[in-house]
Amino acid sequence: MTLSVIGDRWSLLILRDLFRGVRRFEELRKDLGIAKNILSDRLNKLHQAGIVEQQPYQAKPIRNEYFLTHKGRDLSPSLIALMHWGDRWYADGEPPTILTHSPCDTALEQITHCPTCNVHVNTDQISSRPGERHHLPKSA
Amino acid sequence: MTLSVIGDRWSLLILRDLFRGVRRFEELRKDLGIAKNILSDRLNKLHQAGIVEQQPYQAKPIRNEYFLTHKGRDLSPSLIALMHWGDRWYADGEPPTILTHSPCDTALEQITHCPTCNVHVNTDQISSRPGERHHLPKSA
DNA sequence: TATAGTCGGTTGCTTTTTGCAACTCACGTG
DNA sequence: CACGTGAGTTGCAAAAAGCAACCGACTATA
Repeated sequence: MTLSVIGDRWSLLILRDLFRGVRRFEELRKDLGIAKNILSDRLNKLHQAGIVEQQPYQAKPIRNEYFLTHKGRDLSPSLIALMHWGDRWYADGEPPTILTHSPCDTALEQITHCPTCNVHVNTDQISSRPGERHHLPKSA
Repeated sequence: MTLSVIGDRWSLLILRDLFRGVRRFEELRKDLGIAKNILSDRLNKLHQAGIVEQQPYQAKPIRNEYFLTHKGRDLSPSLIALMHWGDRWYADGEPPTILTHSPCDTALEQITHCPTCNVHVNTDQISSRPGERHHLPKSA
């Protein structure tokens, strides 16, 4: 389910750029090196999925700027986590910390939190509970 | 960079299953509905990338179980965040909370945290700082 | 002891998805 | 008017994914 929307080579990259504030078609294309038809297609699909929004900044030849919707911005924790992972394991070239808390300008971190114990949980303490899944025929 | 490893239709799904404790080839195949050759290929690639590890559980015809390495487990915050996003926006069928804190069995949440202010940050307060990027010719 | 069935693949072929180049349309610039 | 640019669309070639068949080494069944 989730991955049918963002599970391809480009969607997450596009979202990351939108998240950073890249707004226009040509900017996205240059930054990512993506083919125009694919970019066009992905933006439309993300729009249909309610993740990005288009706002025309000129009529006549209609030209849009692309923004994340609430649903799209809600992906940011995932994006942040993913970027941090990339920074940790592929730290070469590209500056590591990209996202900051605007009031204080500090780099953000992603933590996994247990609302009951109120603690920061490390990955070894996580267990999965596929319990009530019946069979889950396909995808996700 | 990151997405050249996990940016395809299947890798994240495979990782999610490994994270849940699915271990064997055929289990993965049935659960995901992925073609065998693709699964084989993805597991090898993830292995080469140092994200999964193979441990033979029988010799003769060598048969492996697949586990996440440290690097692989380190992806869990991203996976958790992604799954939660899916649960929030596509909550139908499939039980929502999947990952729990083993000591207390509570569903975990992912939060974005500012180490300076020591607060939970919501997405509106995040800004990106693509500052020292030079041009970033391709991918990421 | 045949006989069928499972698990973990590999090989070949078809279909789908990408990538690339060329073209369009409506401006804006000199 | 010719030229360049942003945002696409169209058509064709290349790459990736899906599907079916096959294989080798067990294991369970009759």
